[in-house]
Amino acid sequence: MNSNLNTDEFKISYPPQPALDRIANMGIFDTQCAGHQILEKIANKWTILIIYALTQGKKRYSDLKQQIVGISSKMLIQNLRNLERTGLVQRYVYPTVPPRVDYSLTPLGESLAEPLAVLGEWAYQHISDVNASIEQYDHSSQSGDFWQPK
Amino acid sequence: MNSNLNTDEFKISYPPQPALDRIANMGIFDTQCAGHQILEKIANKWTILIIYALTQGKKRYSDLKQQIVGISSKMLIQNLRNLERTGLVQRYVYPTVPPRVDYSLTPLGESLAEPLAVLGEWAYQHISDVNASIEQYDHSSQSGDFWQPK
DNA sequence: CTGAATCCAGGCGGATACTG
DNA sequence: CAGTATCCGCCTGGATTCAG
Repeated sequence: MNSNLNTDEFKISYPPQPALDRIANMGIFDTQCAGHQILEKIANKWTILIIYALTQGKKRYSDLKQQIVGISSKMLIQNLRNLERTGLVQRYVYPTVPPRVDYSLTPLGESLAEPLAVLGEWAYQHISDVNASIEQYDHSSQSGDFWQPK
Repeated sequence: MNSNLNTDEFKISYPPQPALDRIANMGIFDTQCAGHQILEKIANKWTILIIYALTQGKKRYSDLKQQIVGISSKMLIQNLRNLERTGLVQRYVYPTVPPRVDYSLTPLGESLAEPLAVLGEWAYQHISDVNASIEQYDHSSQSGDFWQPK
């Protein structure tokens, strides 16, 4: 039986080595630093959804508006402009008589898609956990004065 | 932990597979769905910074306020309450005469730390790219393409 | 020290109407 | 179809003050 080498191997092969250690040494806690500014731009509700949608390929303005349920034309165009400005999204304009505009991810945008997808996946995997916590929190509203063990 | 796990199970449980494909099949584009609501909560500027700070261990209120440069006491306590409600952060209160409160990540919060760290790392690695794109965008919009944002 | 309460400006975001 | 402009309520977020 060669079951003697399992745990060590897992630890080596499993890890996205913690990015936490690298993050710790970055000045990301300073609101003025560039990294923080960028993080603020991409950690946005509509931005994430637009990136998600565009990972499926280039799409027209109306397609995006239809897919992203609840977004207004104002927010859509505003965020698309922002994403174009930061270099995450490319804008193609066809000079046809019925105007047609396609939006697609740049290579930079594609490199961001995967991290954002992981984040979205986390949200989906922990829906029940979060909802349970919220329900418990709201139920015991006043009694949170001291720590209750799990 | 079960002792009868084989290596194959571990391999399939840690997929380097793109999360994009899995995201595509989730109804995340619907603003009403639960996953989207959660994503909206965690994809927040201060939330991310607080999670980062707490990955270094439990910290006091004043420590957090000092480390996260630029945050006001209102935003700090507001986001801490939100994180506590969603089950990402735990709050310890010492019944001492000078009040002391420690905040720390729950296991759920720790599971979110790594994805958020990846996101923060991306921001740092692409500072120059984003800045270059912004500069070019602002410069070229002057040269009369069609419409110029203020 | 850890908040709560209040005021207030600015931005987010929706609705609507309009253009080319 | 792909936006643009305007009005406007609401929330975010900072500053200040006060309380336990």
